[in-house]
Amino acid sequence: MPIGFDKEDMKKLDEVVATRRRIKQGDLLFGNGDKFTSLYAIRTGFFKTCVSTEDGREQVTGFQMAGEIIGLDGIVSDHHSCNAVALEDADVCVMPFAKVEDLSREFPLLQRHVHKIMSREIVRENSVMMLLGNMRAEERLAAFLLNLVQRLHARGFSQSELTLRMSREEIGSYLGMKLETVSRAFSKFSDEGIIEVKQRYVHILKPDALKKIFNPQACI
Amino acid sequence: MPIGFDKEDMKKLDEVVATRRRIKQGDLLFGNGDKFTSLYAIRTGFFKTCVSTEDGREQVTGFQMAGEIIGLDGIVSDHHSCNAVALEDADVCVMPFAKVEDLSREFPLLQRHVHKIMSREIVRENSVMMLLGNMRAEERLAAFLLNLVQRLHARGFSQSELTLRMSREEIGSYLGMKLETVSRAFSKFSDEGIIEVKQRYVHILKPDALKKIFNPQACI
DNA sequence: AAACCTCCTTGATTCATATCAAATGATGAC
DNA sequence: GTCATCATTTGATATGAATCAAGGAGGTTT
Repeated sequence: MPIGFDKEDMKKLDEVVATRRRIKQGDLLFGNGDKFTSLYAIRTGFFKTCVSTEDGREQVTGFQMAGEIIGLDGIVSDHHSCNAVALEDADVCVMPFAKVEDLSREFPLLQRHVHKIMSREIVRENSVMMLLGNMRAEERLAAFLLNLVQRLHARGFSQSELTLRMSREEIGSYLGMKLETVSRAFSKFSDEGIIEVKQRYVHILKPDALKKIFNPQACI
Repeated sequence: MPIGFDKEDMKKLDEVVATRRRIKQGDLLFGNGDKFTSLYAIRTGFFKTCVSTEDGREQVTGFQMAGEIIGLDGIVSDHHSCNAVALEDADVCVMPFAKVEDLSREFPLLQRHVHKIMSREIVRENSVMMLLGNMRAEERLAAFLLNLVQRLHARGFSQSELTLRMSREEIGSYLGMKLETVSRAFSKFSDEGIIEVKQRYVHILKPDALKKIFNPQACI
């Protein structure tokens, strides 16, 4: 939540995040077609969101961690158009969207905050489109790892070590490649001494090398 | 603009769309790095938005036509993160975002409208991610043509004929494929009698065949 | 009309990734 | 502890799209 509110304001704002919900690993927070009522702020845990075609193909559209908001897809049609699945036991704040809108009208700072969250998601998706449309397998994985570790670091975790919460297949689905290709790219980075991998544990030994793979030009 | 306002309201709302701007074909409405001040409602004309990497790769992130809103990418950081290029002479309403926010607080219907526009963009990008991550060249082109003609039809144009405003290269950039592949897919559809193509003129002869290519399951 | 340019089409070849297949490693149930 | 299951790695091969290359269509300039 944004800063710049007095005590009285905070009381009102707290109301919107009053309800909690626990989601077990593997369970849905919401699913495609569900009625949209609320946005969810992740307190703890890790989610993936994904869309699927009628013939069963699945596309992971994002991975979300503590502090991030999910559910924005539901606003436009009053129904969710993707699934949000907990990749580990999670705890979310349920924020009824009607309340969010009411308070947004009262508090310009909150209004601005909500707009920024939606715009951030649009910009993120733009860069995923760049990944999927223009980059090769290793570039995608490098970008993915750098993004993950940067977000974790912003939350007080290490900037070089991480434990993946998702499978190779889920990474592949997000990055538009098959799980075998993901695995091979991990192995290649490992062989080159850029990272150390042991199943879902990843240690980034040479962040600059990863950055160079992701964006050769910016690192001359 | 949404319905449900009286005359007095409309006067205020008109204010926000008072300023017009003309953009010549090939010119930028806004560019990456530009200060964000306004959203733009397209009155006439056709735009592409695209992001680019430092090494010069470009990804078209969308094509926008009359009635659609561009500029949402700028909200999060106060600066635009993509280029908006007019693909034909265009005419837009400049809507200063500060005004949009002010009026949104006053008019819940407008507020809801703005939220829906942003959510719609998020959902659209989700389905582009599905296209890029999971579909093959011909499926992508079929989906693209169906989407374009559907949007044009909603604006009173034919549901079977259209004139493309963008080059094969731009289509390819949007769909994550090379211009030659786009051209071959057009030729294949043409050979199969599904469409008639002559340069940028496209006539959809068998919309159902296109739908079947895009989504085989839904058409059994 | 000729020359030029951009965009598009088509063919031949190459390459990155998908697919198929098998083995290995981790995890949980009994 | 053993078995069963699932995730991951690795190798061999197939394939869709990229790349390289040449030619053609349409529009514009001279």
